[in-house]
Amino acid sequence: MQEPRKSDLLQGTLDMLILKIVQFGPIHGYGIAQRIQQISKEALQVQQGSLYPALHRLENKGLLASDWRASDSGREAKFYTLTPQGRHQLEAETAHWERMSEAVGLILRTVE
Amino acid sequence: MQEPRKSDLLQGTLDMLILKIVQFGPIHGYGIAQRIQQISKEALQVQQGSLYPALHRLENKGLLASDWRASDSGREAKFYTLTPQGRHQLEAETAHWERMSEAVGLILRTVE
DNA sequence: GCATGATGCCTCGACGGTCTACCTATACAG
DNA sequence: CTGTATAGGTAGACCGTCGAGGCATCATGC
Repeated sequence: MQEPRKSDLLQGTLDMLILKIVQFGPIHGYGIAQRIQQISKEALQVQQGSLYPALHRLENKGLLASDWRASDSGREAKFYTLTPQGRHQLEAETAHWERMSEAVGLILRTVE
Repeated sequence: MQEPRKSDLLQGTLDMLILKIVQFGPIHGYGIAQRIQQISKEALQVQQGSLYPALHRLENKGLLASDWRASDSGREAKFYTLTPQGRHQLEAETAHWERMSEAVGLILRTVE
Protein backbone atom coordinates (compact mmCIF):
# COMPACT_ATOMS: atom_id res chain seq x y z
CA MET A 1 0.00 0.00 0.00
CA GLN A 2 1.42 3.33 -1.06
CA GLU A 3 1.24 7.00 -0.12
CA PRO A 4 -2.36 8.11 -0.12
CA ARG A 5 -1.29 10.96 -2.39
CA LYS A 6 -1.31 13.85 -0.05
CA SER A 7 -2.27 17.22 -1.39
CA ASP A 8 0.45 19.78 -1.84
CA LEU A 9 -1.33 22.27 0.36
CA LEU A 10 -4.07 22.48 2.90
CA GLN A 11 -7.32 22.77 1.05
CA GLY A 12 -8.88 26.18 1.20
CA THR A 13 -5.72 28.07 2.04
CA LEU A 14 -4.57 28.86 -1.47
CA ASP A 15 -6.46 32.11 -1.87
CA MET A 16 -5.22 33.34 1.46
CA LEU A 17 -1.63 32.44 0.69
CA ILE A 18 -1.76 34.18 -2.66
CA LEU A 19 -3.19 37.33 -1.14
CA LYS A 20 -0.53 37.26 1.52
CA ILE A 21 2.31 36.93 -0.96
CA VAL A 22 0.93 39.67 -3.15
CA GLN A 23 0.75 41.89 -0.10
CA PHE A 24 4.54 42.06 -0.12
CA GLY A 25 4.39 43.91 -3.42
CA PRO A 26 3.57 43.47 -7.09
CA ILE A 27 4.48 40.01 -8.31
CA HIS A 28 3.61 37.75 -11.21
CA GLY A 29 1.96 34.34 -10.97
CA TYR A 30 5.04 32.30 -11.57
CA GLY A 31 6.81 34.25 -8.85
CA ILE A 32 4.01 33.69 -6.38
CA ALA A 33 4.36 29.94 -6.69
CA GLN A 34 8.09 30.22 -6.15
CA ARG A 35 7.76 32.45 -3.12
CA ILE A 36 5.25 30.16 -1.45
CA GLN A 37 7.49 27.20 -1.99
CA GLN A 38 10.55 29.06 -0.83
CA ILE A 39 9.13 30.66 2.32
CA SER A 40 7.49 27.40 3.36
CA LYS A 41 10.82 25.64 2.90
CA GLU A 42 9.42 23.41 0.18
CA ALA A 43 6.61 22.19 2.43
CA LEU A 44 3.96 23.83 0.29
CA GLN A 45 3.89 23.91 -3.44
CA VAL A 46 1.34 25.28 -5.81
CA GLN A 47 0.57 23.56 -9.07
CA GLN A 48 0.13 25.90 -11.98
CA GLY A 49 -3.22 24.29 -12.66
CA SER A 50 -4.30 25.51 -9.24
CA LEU A 51 -2.53 28.83 -9.34
CA TYR A 52 -3.86 30.45 -12.46
CA PRO A 53 -7.52 29.62 -11.91
CA ALA A 54 -7.10 31.00 -8.41
CA LEU A 55 -5.55 34.22 -9.68
CA HIS A 56 -8.35 34.73 -12.16
CA ARG A 57 -10.89 33.98 -9.45
CA LEU A 58 -9.36 36.54 -7.15
CA GLU A 59 -9.13 39.12 -9.86
CA ASN A 60 -12.75 38.60 -10.85
CA LYS A 61 -13.76 39.11 -7.26
CA GLY A 62 -11.90 42.40 -7.23
CA LEU A 63 -9.38 41.27 -4.64
CA LEU A 64 -6.44 41.52 -7.01
CA ALA A 65 -5.61 43.91 -9.82
CA SER A 66 -3.15 43.17 -12.60
CA ASP A 67 -1.07 44.91 -15.22
CA TRP A 68 1.66 43.81 -17.59
CA ARG A 69 5.19 44.81 -16.79
CA ALA A 70 8.66 43.59 -17.52
CA SER A 71 9.83 40.90 -15.14
CA ASP A 72 13.33 40.60 -13.73
CA SER A 73 14.35 38.56 -16.71
CA GLY A 74 13.18 41.35 -19.01
CA ARG A 75 10.16 39.46 -20.24
CA GLU A 76 6.55 40.60 -20.10
CA ALA A 77 4.63 39.20 -17.17
CA LYS A 78 1.32 39.93 -15.50
CA PHE A 79 1.93 41.56 -12.16
CA TYR A 80 -0.69 41.37 -9.46
CA THR A 81 -1.35 43.85 -6.70
CA LEU A 82 -3.70 43.80 -3.74
CA THR A 83 -6.83 45.93 -3.91
CA PRO A 84 -8.30 47.45 -0.75
CA GLN A 85 -10.92 44.70 -0.74
CA GLY A 86 -8.15 42.20 -1.17
CA ARG A 87 -6.40 43.54 1.90
CA HIS A 88 -9.63 43.37 3.84
CA GLN A 89 -10.29 39.85 2.64
CA LEU A 90 -6.80 38.80 3.60
CA GLU A 91 -7.36 40.00 7.14
CA ALA A 92 -10.65 38.17 7.37
CA GLU A 93 -9.22 34.94 6.01
CA THR A 94 -6.21 35.15 8.26
CA ALA A 95 -8.40 35.58 11.31
CA HIS A 96 -10.57 32.69 10.19
CA TRP A 97 -7.50 30.52 9.69
CA GLU A 98 -6.13 31.36 13.12
CA ARG A 99 -9.39 30.43 14.80
CA MET A 100 -9.81 27.24 12.87
CA SER A 101 -6.27 25.95 13.07
CA GLU A 102 -6.17 26.69 16.74
CA ALA A 103 -9.37 24.73 17.21
CA VAL A 104 -7.89 21.80 15.34
CA GLY A 105 -4.78 22.02 17.49
CA LEU A 106 -6.95 22.01 20.56
CA ILE A 107 -8.46 18.71 19.57
CA LEU A 108 -5.19 17.16 18.51
CA ARG A 109 -3.53 18.12 21.77
CA THR A 110 -6.38 16.81 23.88
CA VAL A 111 -5.35 13.80 25.91
CA GLU A 112 -8.52 12.03 26.87
CA MET B 1 -22.81 42.21 1.73
CA GLN B 2 -23.31 38.90 3.38
CA GLU B 3 -21.23 36.13 4.88
CA PRO B 4 -19.18 34.45 2.20
CA ARG B 5 -20.48 31.18 3.63
CA LYS B 6 -17.40 29.93 5.34
CA SER B 7 -16.99 26.23 5.74
CA ASP B 8 -17.55 24.82 9.19
CA LEU B 9 -14.16 23.17 9.21
CA LEU B 10 -10.84 23.28 7.48
CA GLN B 11 -11.05 21.14 4.39
CA GLY B 12 -9.27 17.86 4.65
CA THR B 13 -9.13 17.74 8.43
CA LEU B 14 -12.35 15.86 9.07
CA ASP B 15 -10.92 12.37 8.78
CA MET B 16 -8.09 13.25 11.11
CA LEU B 17 -10.40 14.80 13.67
CA ILE B 18 -12.70 11.79 13.62
CA LEU B 19 -9.81 9.39 14.12
CA LYS B 20 -8.53 11.52 16.96
CA ILE B 21 -11.85 11.57 18.77
CA VAL B 22 -12.33 7.85 18.32
CA GLN B 23 -8.89 7.33 19.80
CA PHE B 24 -10.29 8.39 23.16
CA GLY B 25 -12.47 5.30 23.17
CA PRO B 26 -15.49 3.74 21.48
CA ILE B 27 -18.02 6.35 20.49
CA HIS B 28 -20.91 6.65 18.08
CA GLY B 29 -21.21 9.06 15.18
CA TYR B 30 -23.55 11.47 16.80
CA GLY B 31 -21.26 11.66 19.79
CA ILE B 32 -18.23 12.35 17.62
CA ALA B 33 -19.86 15.43 16.16
CA GLN B 34 -20.72 16.65 19.64
CA ARG B 35 -17.24 16.07 21.00
CA ILE B 36 -15.59 17.93 18.14
CA GLN B 37 -17.89 20.86 18.63
CA GLN B 38 -17.43 20.84 22.37
CA ILE B 39 -13.64 20.50 22.51
CA SER B 40 -13.18 23.13 19.83
CA LYS B 41 -15.40 25.48 21.81
CA GLU B 42 -17.98 25.62 19.04
CA ALA B 43 -15.37 26.78 16.53
CA LEU B 44 -15.69 23.59 14.53
CA GLN B 45 -18.89 21.80 13.75
CA VAL B 46 -19.55 18.76 11.67
CA GLN B 47 -22.66 18.44 9.57
CA GLN B 48 -24.25 15.02 9.58
CA GLY B 49 -24.06 15.00 5.81
CA SER B 50 -20.30 15.23 6.13
CA LEU B 51 -19.96 12.99 9.14
CA TYR B 52 -21.62 9.79 8.05
CA PRO B 53 -20.02 9.56 4.62
CA ALA B 54 -16.70 10.14 6.33
CA LEU B 55 -17.33 7.37 8.84
CA HIS B 56 -18.26 4.93 6.11
CA ARG B 57 -15.20 5.99 4.15
CA LEU B 58 -12.94 5.37 7.12
CA GLU B 59 -14.54 2.06 7.90
CA ASN B 60 -14.20 0.89 4.31
CA LYS B 61 -10.54 1.79 4.43
CA GLY B 62 -10.15 -0.35 7.52
CA LEU B 63 -9.23 2.55 9.76
CA LEU B 64 -12.31 2.22 11.91
CA ALA B 65 -14.27 -0.79 13.11
CA SER B 66 -17.84 -0.66 14.34
CA ASP B 67 -20.33 -2.63 16.35
CA TRP B 68 -23.78 -1.92 17.69
CA ARG B 69 -24.14 -1.26 21.37
CA ALA B 70 -26.52 0.54 23.65
CA SER B 71 -25.76 4.22 24.01
CA ASP B 72 -26.02 6.21 27.23
CA SER B 73 -29.62 6.94 26.48
CA GLY B 74 -30.35 3.23 26.20
CA ARG B 75 -30.76 3.31 22.44
CA GLU B 76 -28.87 1.25 19.93
CA ALA B 77 -26.01 3.08 18.32
CA LYS B 78 -23.08 2.17 16.15
CA PHE B 79 -19.90 2.50 18.14
CA TYR B 80 -16.63 3.05 16.34
CA THR B 81 -13.18 2.03 17.45
CA LEU B 82 -9.77 2.66 16.00
CA THR B 83 -8.03 -0.19 14.20
CA PRO B 84 -4.24 -0.49 14.25
CA GLN B 85 -4.14 0.97 10.75
CA GLY B 86 -6.38 3.73 11.98
CA ARG B 87 -3.94 4.56 14.72
CA HIS B 88 -1.10 4.57 12.24
CA GLN B 89 -3.04 6.75 9.86
CA LEU B 90 -3.87 9.17 12.63
CA GLU B 91 -0.20 9.59 13.41
CA ALA B 92 0.63 10.16 9.77
CA GLU B 93 -2.13 12.69 9.30
CA THR B 94 -1.26 14.50 12.47
CA ALA B 95 2.36 14.82 11.39
CA HIS B 96 1.26 16.02 7.99
CA TRP B 97 -1.05 18.58 9.55
CA GLU B 98 1.69 19.88 11.82
CA ARG B 99 4.08 20.35 8.94
CA MET B 100 1.51 21.97 6.73
CA SER B 101 -0.08 24.29 9.23
CA GLU B 102 3.30 25.39 10.42
CA ALA B 103 4.28 26.17 6.85
CA VAL B 104 1.14 28.23 6.42
CA GLY B 105 1.90 30.03 9.65
CA LEU B 106 5.39 30.71 8.42
CA ILE B 107 4.03 32.51 5.40
CA LEU B 108 1.38 34.39 7.31
CA ARG B 109 3.89 35.61 9.85
CA THR B 110 6.39 36.71 7.24
CA VAL B 111 6.78 40.46 7.18
CA GLU B 112 8.24 41.29 3.84
C1' DG C 1 22.39 25.82 -36.17
C1' DC C 2 19.80 23.23 -32.69
C1' DA C 3 18.29 21.22 -28.46
C1' DT C 4 17.19 21.86 -23.83
C1' DG C 5 15.73 23.86 -19.65
C1' DA C 6 13.99 27.77 -17.23
C1' DT C 7 10.68 31.27 -17.36
C1' DG C 8 5.94 32.69 -17.95
C1' DC C 9 0.93 32.29 -19.16
C1' DC C 10 -2.93 29.42 -19.80
C1' DT C 11 -6.96 25.61 -20.27
C1' DC C 12 -9.35 21.33 -19.71
C1' DG C 13 -11.25 17.20 -17.46
C1' DA C 14 -11.61 14.50 -13.56
C1' DC C 15 -11.80 13.70 -8.81
C1' DG C 16 -13.20 13.96 -4.19
C1' DG C 17 -14.68 16.15 -0.01
C1' DT C 18 -18.10 18.97 2.00
C1' DC C 19 -22.58 21.12 2.36
C1' DT C 20 -27.55 21.53 2.00
C1' DA C 21 -31.45 19.29 2.24
C1' DC C 22 -33.75 15.63 2.87
C1' DC C 23 -35.50 10.87 5.00
C1' DT C 24 -36.23 7.40 8.83
C1' DA C 25 -36.81 5.78 13.67
C1' DT C 26 -36.91 5.76 18.85
C1' DA C 27 -37.29 7.65 23.67
C1' DC C 28 -39.15 10.83 26.58
C1' DA C 29 -41.48 15.09 28.36
C1' DG C 30 -45.39 17.82 28.35
C1' DC D 1 -50.33 13.42 20.71
C1' DT D 2 -46.83 16.52 19.66
C1' DG D 3 -42.32 18.21 19.90
C1' DT D 4 -37.43 17.68 20.79
C1' DA D 5 -33.20 15.29 21.32
C1' DT D 6 -30.94 11.36 19.91
C1' DA D 7 -29.32 8.33 16.29
C1' DG D 8 -28.52 6.66 11.51
C1' DG D 9 -28.65 7.52 6.75
C1' DT D 10 -28.82 9.20 1.42
C1' DA D 11 -28.84 12.32 -2.86
C1' DG D 12 -27.36 16.16 -5.40
C1' DA D 13 -24.71 19.95 -6.21
C1' DC D 14 -20.83 22.68 -5.73
C1' DC D 15 -16.22 23.99 -6.04
C1' DG D 16 -11.32 23.81 -5.24
C1' DT D 17 -7.39 21.21 -6.55
C1' DC D 18 -4.67 18.26 -9.41
C1' DG D 19 -2.75 16.11 -13.48
C1' DA D 20 -1.75 16.71 -17.91
C1' DG D 21 -1.39 19.05 -21.35
C1' DG D 22 -0.41 23.56 -24.75
C1' DC D 23 2.11 27.78 -26.18
C1' DA D 24 5.85 31.21 -26.37
C1' DT D 25 10.40 33.35 -25.24
C1' DC D 26 15.19 33.48 -23.85
C1' DA D 27 19.83 31.78 -22.46
C1' DT D 28 23.00 28.18 -22.55
C1' DG D 29 25.62 24.34 -24.21
C1' DC D 30 26.90 21.43 -27.93
